[in-house]
Formats: sequence, C-alpha cells, structure tokens
Amino acid sequence: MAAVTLSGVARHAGVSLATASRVLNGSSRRPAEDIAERVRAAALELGYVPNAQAQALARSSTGLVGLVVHDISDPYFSSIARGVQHAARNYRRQVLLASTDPSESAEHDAVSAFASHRTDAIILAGSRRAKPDPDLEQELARYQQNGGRVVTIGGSPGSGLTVPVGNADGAAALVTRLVSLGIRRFAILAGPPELNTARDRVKGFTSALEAAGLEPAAVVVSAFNREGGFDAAQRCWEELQGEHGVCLLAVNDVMAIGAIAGLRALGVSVPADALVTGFDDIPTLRDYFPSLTTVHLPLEQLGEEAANLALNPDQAQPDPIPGEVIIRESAGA
Amino acid sequence: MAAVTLSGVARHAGVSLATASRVLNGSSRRPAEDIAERVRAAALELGYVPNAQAQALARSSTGLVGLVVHDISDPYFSSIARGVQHAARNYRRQVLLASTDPSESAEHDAVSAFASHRTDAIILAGSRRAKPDPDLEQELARYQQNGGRVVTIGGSPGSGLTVPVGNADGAAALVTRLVSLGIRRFAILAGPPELNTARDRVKGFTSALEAAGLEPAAVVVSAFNREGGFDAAQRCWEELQGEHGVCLLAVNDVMAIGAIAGLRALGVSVPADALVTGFDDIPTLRDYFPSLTTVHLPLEQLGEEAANLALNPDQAQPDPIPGEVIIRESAGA
DNA sequence: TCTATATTGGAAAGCGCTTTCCATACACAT
DNA sequence: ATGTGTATGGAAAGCGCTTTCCAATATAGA
Repeated sequence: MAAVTLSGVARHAGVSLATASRVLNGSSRRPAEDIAERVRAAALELGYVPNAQAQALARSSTGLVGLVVHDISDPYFSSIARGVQHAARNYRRQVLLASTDPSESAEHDAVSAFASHRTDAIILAGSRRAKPDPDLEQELARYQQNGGRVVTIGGSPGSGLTVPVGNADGAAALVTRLVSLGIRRFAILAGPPELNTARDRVKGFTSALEAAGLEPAAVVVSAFNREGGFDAAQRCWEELQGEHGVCLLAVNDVMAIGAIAGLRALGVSVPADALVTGFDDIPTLRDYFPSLTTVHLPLEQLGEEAANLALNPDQAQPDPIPGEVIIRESAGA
Repeated sequence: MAAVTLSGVARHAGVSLATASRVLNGSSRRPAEDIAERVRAAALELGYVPNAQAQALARSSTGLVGLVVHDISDPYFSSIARGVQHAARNYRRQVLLASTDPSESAEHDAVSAFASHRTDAIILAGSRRAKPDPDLEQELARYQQNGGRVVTIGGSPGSGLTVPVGNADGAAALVTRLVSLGIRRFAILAGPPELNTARDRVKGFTSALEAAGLEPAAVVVSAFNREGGFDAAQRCWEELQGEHGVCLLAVNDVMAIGAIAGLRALGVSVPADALVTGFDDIPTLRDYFPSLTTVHLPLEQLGEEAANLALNPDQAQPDPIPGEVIIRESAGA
C-alpha cells in the first residue's frame, strides 16, 4: 500500500510538511489562499489520499466506532446496524462490525480487537448477558478507562451508557392488551435466560399475567432464533397436549415465525388452532401471513440513538424507547 | 485514549523495545524463553493492548477489509455480510462496513474512506452499476494501484476479481422450469436497469422466454426493494387489465414479497389469481406464506468466497456460483 | 588457544501524519 | 528610526510500533 504521502505533496507544491497538513487536513491555522491553492492542486494532481492510520496515531483519535452484534443476518441486528451506520455517517465515522454468532469467546475477541484498533466507541447491541463474562467486563472496563465510550442497547438505565428499551413494559402491554381481547390461556416461548433482552421480555409477560390473575400454561426455553421458535412451539404443543386456542408468546419475531412454522408442521394452523405473537416488528416480516401480532420497536432508531450516545459526549441518555403493541391476525385480530 | 504502550511494557520488564515487540507481536526472531516470559508477565500485569494503528503504520498493513453494501438491513446484503464476517475472522481481519443506501455519492465516499483507512481489500457487494461512476472507477483504480484488492460480488468474470453469480442462468432456468410446468404468460418486475444484478436477471428471463417462443406480457421497471415490488405489481396488474394466471417474475425475493402484498391490496390472491416468483431465497422468508418460488443463492457462501478472494492472494477466482430453482406454492407448485 | 560463525539483545531509523515552538516578516504606533 | 504586536511558514519532536543493523556474547571448528 505504498501511496502518495503528504510530504510528497508538500515537496511537489514547494511548501513544508506543516503547511501541507494545515491546508489539506484542517487545522486552526489557515495558510494564505495562494499557497493553499498550490497545495490543493498538488494533492489533486498526485492523487493524495490521507493515511487515516497515521492521522489516528498523531491525533490519537481514529474516527472508528465498533459495533458488536450477535448475528448480522438476523434482521433485528441488521436494522440496528443500519441505524448505527446512518448516524455514524453524520459524524463522519466509520463502522467496524463484529458479528459474534457462533463461539462464546467471539464477543470478547471482538471487543479486544476494537480496543486494539482504538475505536472511539463501542456499541454492544443486545449482547449484554445476565451473568457477565468477567474477562469481557474487565476488557470493557479497561477500554473505558482509556477514554473509550461503551454503549449498550437495551441495558438497564443504571448500567453505564445505554439506550434503554422498554422490553418489559412492551411485553406487559402486549399481554394486557391480549387479555382485554378475551384471551386467557398463554404459554411463553422464552429465549435463553442468560440473554437480558429475552429475560426482560419474559419478565414483562409474567408480571402482566400475574396482574391479570393468570399463570402461564407453559414456559419453554430455547434458542433466540427461528429454529429455537420452531422447537419451542412443538415442545410447547406437546406439553399442552394439543389444547386449542392457547396464545404462544414468543420473545421475538423471528422465533414467532419459527413457532408458526413448527406448528404448521404439526398440522396446527395459526390463528385457527393456536395464537402466536412476536416482538420487534421486523420490517421484512411485515407482509408475513398470517400477519404477526407483535410489539413494534423502532430498531433503526435504536441504532441511531446508540451511535449518538457513543459519538456525541453532550448527548443525554435517552428515555426508555417504548414498544408499541400491534395486534394483527396471528393473535387477537 | 492514552493507554499502556509497548515501551512501558519493555521498561517494566527491563528489556528493550525491540525485544518486547518480538515477544508480544510475533516476529521471525524469538527471544529466549525466560526473557519472553518476563515480557509477557509485564504485559499482562499492565494490561497492554497493542495499538493496531501504530502497527498498521509500521507494517504498512492494517488487517482491515472494507465491505460496501447498498442496505445492510436488506436480508440479501446482511446474509452476504455474515459470510464476509465469518471468513474475515479466519484471517483475523476486521470488517469495516459501509451501507450506502440513500445518497448517490455514498458509494464513492465509502470507497475513499476505506482507501484512507488503508483497508487491505474492498468488497463491493452487488453495487456495481452498468454505467459506472467515473469518479468511483478512478478511486478504485488508484486503490488497486496502491496494492489494494478489489472484489465484486456478481460482476462478470472478466472484470477484475469477482465472485461470479449465475444470475442470468438462474433466471433462465427458473423460466424454463415454469414453462415446463405449463405456465405460458409471464410479466417481468424488473429492478432499476442500471443495476447489474437486476439487469442480468432480466436478461435471463427474456432469453429463456424467447427460447420458449414466448414474449413477456409486460416489463415493469421499479425500485429494487419491497416498495418497488409493491408498486410494480400493481402497475403490472393494471397494465394486464386483470388477466388471470399470469406469472410475475420479480428480480429478487424482497420485491416478490412486495408484489404479493401489492396484489393482495388489490384483492388479488397468489397463487389463485396470479403467480409470483422471487430470486435469492432469503432465509428469513423461507417460512413465508404462500411459500415463494425462487432461485436459491448461497448468499453467505458468496460473502465467504468474496472474503477469501480479497484476503488470500493465492485464491483462484471461483467458478460462477449457480442458482438453484426452487418451486414452491407462489408459482407452479 | 584462537579464529570463524551463529545467536541474541538493543539502538535507532523509519512508517505518515499533527502540532508545538521558533524565526521571520510585516503592520502599526511612537 | 525604534519598538511592539501579530500574522505566517518551517523545523522538529513525537504518536506507538516494526525492523534493520550493530555489537556483544556464545558455540563450534581446527
């Protein structure tokens, strides 16, 4: 990657390195216009491209923001990523992406790679776990100590910088609404309990059920993806011995889709034989049939808020982003 | 971002900078084990994190690979991104992501930002246009001249490094198969003609139709997304004055979904009144109803191949990745 | 024992920038 | 003519690392 350097440009323009730097890469001092013009012409002619690494080293700021997601191909995360990307552009920052899916240690690896690359901030999307990996925590603590900003999406408002998401409230609101529509029997398709997002939503479900004087007919734990929903729904159906009209509360849309598919594979149709709800209101699934009853979350906005929080020190921590209950055909409509 | 530096570690361990570097960050020379141990202990104790920027500057290689997509929230691109991410991890590379959606110049901006960050390679996913932006071309040319590798996904096998995708062949195979199933009337929901991917697929459709002695009943141009499909289907339906049993060939799955929604909004049901096909076989849409007749593309694999091509100089350019026709309910099943 | 040859740690020169500090030049007031 | 204050370009130090080159020591050969 040998390329035209600033000193090459300076020489070509017959000025010093310092002057060239001041002209091309912004500074409080602005050289005289005729000189500046000469430098710009030289840069253009030689095809100068500033070396961001060298700038980062000299300025000790990289203009990079790291984004950690579980699975970038999951529409939940990719929507968030879009928001982050969008906001980052406004700050003229580049996004370093890590999709940590398979391995347990990948999250830690990603954070330490980001620390190594001296990203100005790190955004953790929904990856915060209930029992935190101590290595990860230490890595993050050190990162913050060195001036890096860490923002989580969906953390509790107390724990450092976070874009709080009304997971519990949204889940509760959904149940309350369904109850008001006359539904009485519920089962919960819970994600892995160590995932905060999943846990908060389950908490919302159960507390609202309790408030309505109800108890979940079943709580099935499973993976946080389509296959998890598929399995969970089938196991749940078995556990309920084919009881009709039960509403399966999945902790996200992708699981809900899986659940509907799992039921269909058993010859159970939604919403005729069973009801299913999701959470997130993934755009790609808007046209799904039967249309999904869910809790709408402005995912892209979550990403944007996270990026704002990460990149703008003056940004106040936002109020919890509320979810909006959306009743569609898969339950209650 | 003041942090522990290598020279701090060296001092703490009582060795020179050179030795510390050799121990911690790999080199052809391996210092004696007792010394190495001392250095490692010092690094651990102080919490040393190597500065990737400084390393990049000294080594003139950043360990970064840039990925340019149109819209990271589009499942087509996010699946590819997942593949790229996955492969990059094997090479211990980090992925710099740019989602260029709205503005025209964003693609150019992204490439020049990547050039500035001295990414070792740039992967352009489906962004190659028929009438190339001369600025972009120049930027890419310069980048390559400086030793950067550029890989496109779905380019023609001639044009530089590319992971060729059998867009035309897949499209043709789909039509041929549908014809063999007895379908005779087709309309094409084409994407924007300047997009190579869209154009190649349309070409495949028309050539197969021609080979079967047929002509498209309509060709409707529109955006490459859900809304584009929605509009296109409605306009198409109008143009065909409600003719029944026509098969609408959308150039991708997301448009197909939009098309089905558009038709449904007109009270037209698929596959009873009209047929619709997609392209890509997006995983998130596998459970869609009616299930989508489409051409399966191993999207994640495309991303992986692209990353291999970008990061491994010995990697031979792969053969075109073929699409596999999948007949489901939305047409022909 | 003495020279020829590896082996090993360290000093120092960059990598491409930013930024502080200095020297010069110029404007103006005295 | 002298002094003061203010622009402005350039020299050079330094950001944190890698790597070449050197010197010193250890090993082998005769």
